[in-house]
Amino acid sequence: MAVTLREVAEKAGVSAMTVSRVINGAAGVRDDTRRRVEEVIAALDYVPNRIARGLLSSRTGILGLIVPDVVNPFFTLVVRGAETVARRAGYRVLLCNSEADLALERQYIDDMTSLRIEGLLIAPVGDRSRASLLSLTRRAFPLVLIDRSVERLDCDLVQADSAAGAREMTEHLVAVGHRRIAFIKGDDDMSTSRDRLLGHRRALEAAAIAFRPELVFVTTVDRIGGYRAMQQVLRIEPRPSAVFTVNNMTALGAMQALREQGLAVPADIALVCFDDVEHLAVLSPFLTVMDQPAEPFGTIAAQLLLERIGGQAGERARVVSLKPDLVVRESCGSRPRDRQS
Amino acid sequence: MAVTLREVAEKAGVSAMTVSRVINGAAGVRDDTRRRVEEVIAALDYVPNRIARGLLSSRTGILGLIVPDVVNPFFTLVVRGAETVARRAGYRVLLCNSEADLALERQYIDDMTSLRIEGLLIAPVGDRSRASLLSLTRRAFPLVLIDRSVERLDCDLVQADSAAGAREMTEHLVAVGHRRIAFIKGDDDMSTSRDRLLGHRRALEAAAIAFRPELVFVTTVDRIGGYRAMQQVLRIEPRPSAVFTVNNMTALGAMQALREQGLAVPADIALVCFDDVEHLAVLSPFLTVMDQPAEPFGTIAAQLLLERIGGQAGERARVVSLKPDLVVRESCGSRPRDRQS
DNA sequence: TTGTAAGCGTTATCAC
DNA sequence: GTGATAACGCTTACAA
Repeated sequence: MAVTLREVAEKAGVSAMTVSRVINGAAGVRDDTRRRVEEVIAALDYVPNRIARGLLSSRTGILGLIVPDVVNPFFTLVVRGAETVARRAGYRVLLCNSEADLALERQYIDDMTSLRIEGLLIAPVGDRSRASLLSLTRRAFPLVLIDRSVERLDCDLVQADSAAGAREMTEHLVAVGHRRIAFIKGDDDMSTSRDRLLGHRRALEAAAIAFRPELVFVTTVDRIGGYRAMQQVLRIEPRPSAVFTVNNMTALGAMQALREQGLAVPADIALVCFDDVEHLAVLSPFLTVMDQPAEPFGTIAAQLLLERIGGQAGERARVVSLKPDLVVRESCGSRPRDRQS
Repeated sequence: MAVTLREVAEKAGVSAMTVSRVINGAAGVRDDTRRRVEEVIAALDYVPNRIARGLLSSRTGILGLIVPDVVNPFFTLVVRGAETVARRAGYRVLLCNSEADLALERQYIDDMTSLRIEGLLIAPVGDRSRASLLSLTRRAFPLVLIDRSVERLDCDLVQADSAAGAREMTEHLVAVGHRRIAFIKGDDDMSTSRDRLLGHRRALEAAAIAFRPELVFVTTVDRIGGYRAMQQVLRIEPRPSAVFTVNNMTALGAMQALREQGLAVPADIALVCFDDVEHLAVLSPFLTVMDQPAEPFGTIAAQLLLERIGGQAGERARVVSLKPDLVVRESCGSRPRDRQS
């Protein structure tokens, strides 16, 4: 098997402790002893066993990160942000994909706990993730929620101001002339879906437009969900002039449905969403979006987590609310030449 | 701290071994004893410590996965594929982002070894990754290369047939009338860059078009690299009628440069690349690409790795070559109405 | 400056 | 069926 500390010690003619001191850079080793040990380490290609170390110190140097969908560019950027900060602090990231599945998420949380990760970053499936997370918060396990809050779970959280963002988006749609707006969202179990609908309603209210429940479509917040919801939208009469989807993946699915029906955006119907679609904006700056600063979600969350692990955080839960940015492009139909067609 | 097996044992009035048997579903425990232990486990919210288990059995249940860039949709899909297969087999995936940095990659490999992962999936930075990987292959550590081979490193590999794919793409460009084609690629240290240039050259040769070294541009295979390389392309006279980039990210950067110069694709210049850009195809089916089956890269690699871990693999290295698919859309200028403008 | 002893949480082995 | 003991590779506390 792999070389152990004790083998190094033997070969160098010292005790295990001395080798341990050398690899940890501890003081109290004579220079020539240290040098000799280092030579043996190099010669044997010795790598200390973190597992063993973690058993003793429960410092494994691993953080957990659970997201519902790595392929969603929003979460991909979150991952990159978190990983960068973690690495700088000497931590590695164990990434898992819950696939928006509660049971899977729970299993991952258990797995990670059993691997003795030092802290967990998670974009939870929804409010029902509470049960799994409660077992962590109860024993003050370092935990930071990303993107979505969990009802009655008091812990650190990095999110966007969804209500304000959605309100601004709807205000924009209204400003460019839309009055009949469909809203495609996820289950109410998800804070983002709740909050964004709320913002949407507030904007309608402020514009004295009656809120119509039949224009709200609940689906899974992925591409297939957006696709199906859009098919439903197209079945109602009269057809809405605009559709607002709760995230980027739903918008892509919606777009696909529209394309299949031969409908043009925004000529036939306008389409806007929360989240930008990384890479898409470069090739085809077309979709009007409420852009969330995805990478900062990851970096800030990781920072909060590291502070908590380091005991510099205090007992109170900290909530960071990031402001999303309205990016007006073409799909909302705000450009007169598109709207008049 | 966390609840231990021994605490469960005490509370249940049995020995540690009995608890161990229960959590491992081993035979030889009376039903009522088992039930009693299970109750205590549930009551105390006990989660076994995999770290401790791993110390003994060196079975940590973790696979490592190192990619140069999680944000690249190709690798994101690889990640999802690998993770899915790993999970089904009861493994978790430790994901790291080497950022195409050799030193970082080496550090991650060391870290992972020291965490006693059971196997490693890696899309290596390049041939120079050999030194780090050799220390693994020497001790027959389960290892599968993804996407890129490493010179003189004999181990399992899942890759695309880059040469054939590039050749087909260039043949297509030639077929639709291009004769002056720029090629944007990464360093020769990367097998994909080497192989794709090779295929490109073969196609030119077959078409009796002279290969011009001054039309080959070497850069980093990311967006900024593509952006810079395209700026160089635009400086040469006469301007190539088509540009072939070695991957999706470079194509996006190239596109950005073209946009800034006010050049239209394909009217002013054609642009094609290796790899599709997930999500982009839905919203804007525009880029003509040599699509690689990204998710299968991950699933197949994970399967190979699991076989190796399970000792079902034999000594010989296995090489899986996946066939890429030409997807003709608009950017190659193959549609007459675009070419004649 | 260096070494000894004990133990982290689990499991393999062998008794009972 | 169940339990005692030792061991995995390392570090903490203390002794030399």
